[in-house]
Amino acid sequence: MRRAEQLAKTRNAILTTATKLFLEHGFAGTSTRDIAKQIGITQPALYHHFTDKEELYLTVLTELCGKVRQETNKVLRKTDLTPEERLYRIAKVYLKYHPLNIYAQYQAALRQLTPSAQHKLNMIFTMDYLEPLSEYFKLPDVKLRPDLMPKEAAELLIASLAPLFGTFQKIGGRSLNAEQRQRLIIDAIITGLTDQAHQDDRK
Amino acid sequence: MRRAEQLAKTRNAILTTATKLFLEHGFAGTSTRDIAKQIGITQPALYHHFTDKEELYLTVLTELCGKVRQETNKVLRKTDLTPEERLYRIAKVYLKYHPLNIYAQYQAALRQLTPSAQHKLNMIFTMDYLEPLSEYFKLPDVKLRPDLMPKEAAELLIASLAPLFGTFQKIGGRSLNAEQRQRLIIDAIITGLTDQAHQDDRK
DNA sequence: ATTATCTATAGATCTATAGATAATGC
DNA sequence: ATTATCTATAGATCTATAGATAATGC
Repeated sequence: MRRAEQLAKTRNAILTTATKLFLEHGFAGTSTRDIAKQIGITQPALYHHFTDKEELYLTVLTELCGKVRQETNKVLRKTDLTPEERLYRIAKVYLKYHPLNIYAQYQAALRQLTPSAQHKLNMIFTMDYLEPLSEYFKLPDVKLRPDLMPKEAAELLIASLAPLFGTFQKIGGRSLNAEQRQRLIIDAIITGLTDQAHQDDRK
Repeated sequence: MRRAEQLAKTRNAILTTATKLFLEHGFAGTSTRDIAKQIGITQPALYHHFTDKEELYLTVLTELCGKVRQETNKVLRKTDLTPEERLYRIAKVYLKYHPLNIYAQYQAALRQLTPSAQHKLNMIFTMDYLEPLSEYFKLPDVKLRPDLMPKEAAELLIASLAPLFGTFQKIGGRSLNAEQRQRLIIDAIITGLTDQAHQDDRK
């Protein structure tokens, strides 16, 4: 095999495996040994491709979240879809790339990184998640409640998506398939947990 | 000092410090050394009081979450308050005991514990958080949307409370004090992110 | 000659145990 | 005699570096 080829191949293998492991077990929960072992190289060989564990982590997240942002933006541009439908599709993008709660992962990682890496992670989170979702809430046919800013609504939305990834309470568990479950959760986030019809009765 | 006295005093010191550190840095992020150091005993001395790190962690959470449950239940029993007001008070209880996102902490810890401890942690979370909040959604004057079960709504609510603990987007940052911020977040969760008045216009 | 990967290992951790010690308490 | 705590340390980690080795590539 040619050298450039070999280099690229190993680097890709590292990124693929690291992505899987970091998403599953977080930054601290994944060791450089674990990653190396799974792809059949020695642990120090990693350091030929990345200067340290943090750089590897940030590279993984940059690539992954970049893809998420692109797909999210693609959905946002589909003006033929209703706003609700667009949100469902965005949630689907998240589910496709994250095995578990993005927001929790982000918060946990923050506390395990050096300040410089924290700052980069914050940038990634803002650019790839908060920004696109803010755009959603700025759409003319999405009527955001007037006491929330788009970015604030975006953060609330991302936090609330947690049960999508979890397995604890299978929301709507009885008879819903994944698609219906997803729609139910999103609807509960955007229109609320309470029953509007009855709430109106009370007034 | 008497022996029983000494024992209790040290044990309490361990629990107090462990509570603080575990809540701040999580299970894996807190070492038995850190705990011992802060209270001025040696690390092995901890093992005189607790059989292992997991037992200490579960003891800490059992005590803490028990208090949370009691205070939550006390709020639920205040039938003179409106449902909304009761939720605000419950959120306040959570804020009083947790420096950061309960739900994220719970999810992170789950992946770092042995199966037996995972099971106990699940019990604690169910009993002290999901159960009381489910009771809330069963109250006659809380009109839960009919497609959600009370326990499901409880999990969604807890997940959505994340921005209460975070500092990322200071929700309503411009001019709100902590109390108003809290009310805004809860209102957004129970009545939704969208502006109901305008939504109705569209129909 | 360059470089992708290896072996070996330094230097920090961390949890948990063994056995000593010094005080309390019968 | 009992026990709360100590010192010492075993045995597992983990990240990262130094230097060797065996291929590719000029």
